[in-house]
Amino acid sequence: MSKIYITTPIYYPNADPHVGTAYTTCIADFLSRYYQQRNFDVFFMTGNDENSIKVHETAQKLKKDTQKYTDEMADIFKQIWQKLEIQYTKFIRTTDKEHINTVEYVFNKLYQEGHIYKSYYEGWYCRNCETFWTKSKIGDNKLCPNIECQRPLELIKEDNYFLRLSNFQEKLLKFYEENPEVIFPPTRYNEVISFIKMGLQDISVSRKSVEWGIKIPFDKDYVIYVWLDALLNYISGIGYPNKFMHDYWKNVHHIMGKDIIRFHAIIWPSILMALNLDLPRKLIVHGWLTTPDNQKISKSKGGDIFNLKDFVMNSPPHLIMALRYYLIREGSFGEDVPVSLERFRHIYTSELANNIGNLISRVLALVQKNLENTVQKKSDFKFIHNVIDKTTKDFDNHIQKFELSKGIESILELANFLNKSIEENRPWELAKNKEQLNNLMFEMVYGVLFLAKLLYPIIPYTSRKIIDQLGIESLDFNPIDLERVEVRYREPLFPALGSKFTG
RNA sequence: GGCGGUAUAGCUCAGAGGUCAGAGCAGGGGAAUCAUAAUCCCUUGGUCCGAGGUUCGAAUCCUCGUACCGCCA
Repeated sequence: MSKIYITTPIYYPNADPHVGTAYTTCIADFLSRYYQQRNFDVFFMTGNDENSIKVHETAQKLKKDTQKYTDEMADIFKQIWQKLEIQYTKFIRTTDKEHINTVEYVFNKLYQEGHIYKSYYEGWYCRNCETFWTKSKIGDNKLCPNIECQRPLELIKEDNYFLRLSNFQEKLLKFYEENPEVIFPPTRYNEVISFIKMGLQDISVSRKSVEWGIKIPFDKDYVIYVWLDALLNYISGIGYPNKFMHDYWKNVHHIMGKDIIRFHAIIWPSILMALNLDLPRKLIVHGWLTTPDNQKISKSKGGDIFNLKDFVMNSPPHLIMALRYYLIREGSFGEDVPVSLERFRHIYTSELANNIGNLISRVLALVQKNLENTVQKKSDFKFIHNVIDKTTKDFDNHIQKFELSKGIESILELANFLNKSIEENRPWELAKNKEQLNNLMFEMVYGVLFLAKLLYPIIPYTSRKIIDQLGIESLDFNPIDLERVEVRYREPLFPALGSKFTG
């Protein structure tokens, strides 16, 4: 069986996850379920990046023990992911013993093999962003260039450990030029290439006198730079070095937002080369969720559905599925995605309630009322096969190219087709011709079941709800084998929103 | 400032030399009553950013300009 390894970045638990975090994670879960459905053996990992000063400082502000605080936050993240039906194989935490062992092992190895060296360093550092900034970025006021931060920078003067990135410049360039498909979308690929061509400088991979994080095993005055630590989760999580699951690693798909592409496309592959490991198969880079006036979304902007924790903890499953659907469906994947309550309402009403939900409702009602709840497979089985075949191909083609929105549109076309077929065949006039009605409705039910299959990676709860109404136990069913389907009950999948979410 | 990208209907976008420029949504008109008043059919909208050029022929190729966007540890 083909294997695939799908990762999200690991998140700083210094605040509750917000909708941007959910976006990345829902995309990853979508791909994970999509590949599972196509018989891949999927390892899907997400988790938390706990060895950050920010996390430590947040814990101190709350007068909590840091480890205990990260435990609590991990629980909150897991609860929220559970509500969103994020079905990870493993939830990694960088305070896990196995992860720490891997980080120490790697640091030792890279040092011993000369990829890491100690040297004097002087530069401007933002404690909040845990980022070193170059002079070219910093104005006279010495504030953090990150627009969301703008805190005063510190001038750091100390001996530090450095990773010899400069060594990997040529190999990295060669790798990307030979494998341009590794980075999606292509605009990000171009940026990475031009960045490498400008020349890579060695980077600091340690911090002195920090009280939280993984210490350098042979020099306990230093803590390993949180980004190096964090990136290593991708291999520590699948057993590196002692129980390393190579088969997954060979087909790793890293999913991330555009703000952290450099870590994943430059630093991370360099480390992997230093460790003689395969380079990532795919770096899938998405844009940001933005407000309609193009601001990056945050907790204070966007309104109630974008207040992730409140929304997810207080909403019924169909609304949580609607959020998944909306995030995966909206915009052009890879670009920034403008989101708003108004658009959410619109998508919910026209696509989920009126198109898909109502279609299923009318199909089931016709079977309930005119065929005593049951449709039988008959010999003449005509129009639905071609359509389903085409829909599946279109969907696959789009998803392979990460055209998620177009993929969903091809599912909507199937629903449109079924709606149209009902109008054209007027089953309500066939009540007396049971056989003809049965044949028509069997094909309709067949189409509905296919919709459930196609929708599964996007809105799994809804898919289960559809097949449950039709008395089918598992989404693994093979539609070809169906001889008889019985409608057990009928319930709206996406009831009208009424006055909810009017912003 | 350097490199790259984008500009097409009210909105989001497709079209990458060749029949009158397309889709979805929004807008307008109609039909139907199985359904969550959901659905289905028909339909109004374009100096294809501007100016030059190449060509029998340009939204599409070239040059210049303008406006936005991305990247530059």
